[in-house]
Amino acid sequence: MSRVRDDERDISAPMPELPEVETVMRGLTPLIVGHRIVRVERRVQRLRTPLPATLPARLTGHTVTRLTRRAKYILGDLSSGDTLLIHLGMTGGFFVREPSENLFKHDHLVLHLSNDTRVAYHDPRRFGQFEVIPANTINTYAALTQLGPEPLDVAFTPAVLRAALMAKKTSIKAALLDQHVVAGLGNIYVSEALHMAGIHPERQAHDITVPKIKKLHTAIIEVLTRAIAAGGSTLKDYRHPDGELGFFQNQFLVYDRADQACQTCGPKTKTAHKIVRIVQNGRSTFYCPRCQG
DNA sequence: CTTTCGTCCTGACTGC
DNA sequence: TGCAGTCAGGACGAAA
Repeated sequence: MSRVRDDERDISAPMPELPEVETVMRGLTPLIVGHRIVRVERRVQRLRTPLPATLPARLTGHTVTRLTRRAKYILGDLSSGDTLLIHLGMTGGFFVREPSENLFKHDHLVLHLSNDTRVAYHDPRRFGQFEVIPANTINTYAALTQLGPEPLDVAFTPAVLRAALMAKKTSIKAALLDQHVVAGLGNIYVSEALHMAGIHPERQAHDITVPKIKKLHTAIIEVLTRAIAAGGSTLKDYRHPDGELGFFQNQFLVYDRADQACQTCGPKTKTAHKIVRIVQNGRSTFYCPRCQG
């Protein structure tokens, strides 16, 4: 009896943010770097953006020589000089498909490599993106040039963060989701960082005091660093590129914990405050009214 | 110019 | 039990 191939469950909302993208990039590296691409299967017309018709031709016969990450983008240096740009959207991931097994329903792009392996890009919600950026033009690619600083780069300082926040006329939540302010944060880690810094998500970005900005700067770096160390925080069965199941239950302090007791102030007090969920700009925000009053 | 909103997509969940 | 409706969210183009 053949296994069911097209009903992978619980790939809901893994929402790869910077740490998850970093983890996918690291896991993908040994799978594809140095192995010539001998064939490319383009199985759908488009993801969030059209899957370039030229993609197979631009990849076939070439080799990814290095993978790096910028914000939530994975960048692959190709032996042709071009750059492969990948965004995982909300549910994108890579999986090795054994020669004997059938592809999955949402395996939208399959790379056949010179070592006789095949790596599939799997993305149920099709919010991902693939582009091939011509040689020597990567530095002018708009989606990359407009990004704010990498939060784990030394260039990301409290002063840089403050300057960006002072110019914003939005809530601090919305400001941190803006990739121009700082690159790589998404809905989960914004809530987490604001909690760690003790900042109410509805406070105006330009009203945050310098001490709080310093705490926020530290919190952003800390939460991302921890998540990368943990292999990318995971929701449900978010998977690594080699197909291994994600290994941690979510260990977030506030995200998706509405009505649950706050882990931060709860142990310190007798009356446990509950995490609150609000909607800002159409996106969920979670916070503790006491810690982030 | 800046900010907000609608859109893309599928599967899990809710309620009748 | 079935099924229609709702929700989730990154990035971007359109609208405000």
